[in-house]
Amino acid sequence: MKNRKLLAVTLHDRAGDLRRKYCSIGEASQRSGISSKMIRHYEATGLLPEVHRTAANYRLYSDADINQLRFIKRARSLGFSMQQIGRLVSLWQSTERSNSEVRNLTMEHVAELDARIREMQEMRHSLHVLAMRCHADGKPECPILDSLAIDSEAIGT
Amino acid sequence: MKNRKLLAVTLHDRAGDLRRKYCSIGEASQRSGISSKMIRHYEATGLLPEVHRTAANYRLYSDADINQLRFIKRARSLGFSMQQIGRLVSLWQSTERSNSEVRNLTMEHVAELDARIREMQEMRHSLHVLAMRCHADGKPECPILDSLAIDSEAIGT
DNA sequence: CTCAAGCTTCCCATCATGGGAAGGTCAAGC
DNA sequence: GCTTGACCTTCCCATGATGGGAAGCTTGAG
Repeated sequence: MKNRKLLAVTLHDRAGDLRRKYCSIGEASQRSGISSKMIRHYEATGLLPEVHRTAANYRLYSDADINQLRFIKRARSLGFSMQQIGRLVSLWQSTERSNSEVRNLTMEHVAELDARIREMQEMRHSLHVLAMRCHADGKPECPILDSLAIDSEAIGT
Repeated sequence: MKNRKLLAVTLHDRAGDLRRKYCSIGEASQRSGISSKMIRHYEATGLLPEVHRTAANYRLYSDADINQLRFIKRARSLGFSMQQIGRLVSLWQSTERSNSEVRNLTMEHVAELDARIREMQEMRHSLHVLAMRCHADGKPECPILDSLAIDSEAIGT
């Protein structure tokens, strides 16, 4: 077994009734792709429920907990903020949820992305134009710096 | 005069030799578009030199200082990091600078922007596809949540 | 002289993430 | 049975750019 040294395996070996039901934070981290640090952090901020603990105060994660971590991981990789993910999780776990609400949340996020993308594209464009004007011949003359400095004196008085 | 209450004007009235030469941080903020908070912060982090002070320890900004603030402001609005702006400022103030260096710095920033834009566009695309699959009819069935939750059980064992 | 506006420094918060310390727990190997 | 080292616990601090706010001093106008 490759994972011999993982606490989770240890737990399995020791407590029969926990076997295949709970795992340590280390294994939860491996299975979800979220660092132990962040798993604890999510719990502290209420994004995850307080999970079970061993007698020695070690956290224990069920498969359902792992699923929730994976859910969070995927939402995160789509760029949702933790605040939005909190809303997504509670919609996910609600039986009387409305898909419209989820879609609104999603479109809100899409709009934020659009705004940021546009802003960055504008920056990119301006920078590219400036860079193309630069001879890059090692001399001090520099249209990029000139552009950052222009108006300084003109407007400055 | 509209700016009557600005400390700078006061300074002008009081000390003839400072007239039209130095202004307060409040006026520097107005003239540069950077908040007083951030001006102090830039000084603390070494991006700005330590400016002159009045006998009462108030900061005094020369036109050259204002120009530097405006330079920073423009670089910031092009998305350069403060660290990059530090490099830009010192290139700007160096007489034996090389425009190649400035261009490399710029292209480095463009590459960062490109990477982030691409990442966000991918997110945007995935989200849009998901949202388009959603009926948004107020029912609980939700392809968006399903997508965030899929594999959870499949991969999970 | 008083009052409000403006200045000073210092501390704290954001957001998501992680580093690291100090100390407890566990199972494996001797 | 004891040591060892991996793993866990909590707590504090850092990032980067920005801002909020407190406590206290300075300034000039009324």
